[in-house]
Amino acid sequence: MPRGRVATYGQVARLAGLAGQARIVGYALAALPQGTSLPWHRVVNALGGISQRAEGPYGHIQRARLEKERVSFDGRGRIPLERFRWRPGAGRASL
DNA sequence: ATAGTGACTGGAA
DNA sequence: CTTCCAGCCACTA
Repeated sequence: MPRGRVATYGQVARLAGLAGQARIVGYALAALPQGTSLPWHRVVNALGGISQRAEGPYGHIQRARLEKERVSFDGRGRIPLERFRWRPGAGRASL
């Protein structure tokens, strides 16, 4: 997962061999400690937006981090997945 | 052991 | 385009 690229829960789940179990990915991320080195902020829902649980400071932090990663949001607070979706193997195709 | 909930997804209306 | 319904598995009570 390089910077400036995001992945959906479903995508991560599939890559983890958990096809269809996106919720488990979300649950796993929810259980992550604060000081984790995992790029949890690059994981978004299928709409390319920040998910519910992030109603606290996390949503703001995640969005801020993504913007800092050159990831842009649209007027509805959603990311154009067509443009920022991480393609394993395709790598640096658009950047 | 069952029942309910959850950082979700995809198809149908 | 948006909203609703069903499926999926792990964790908690």
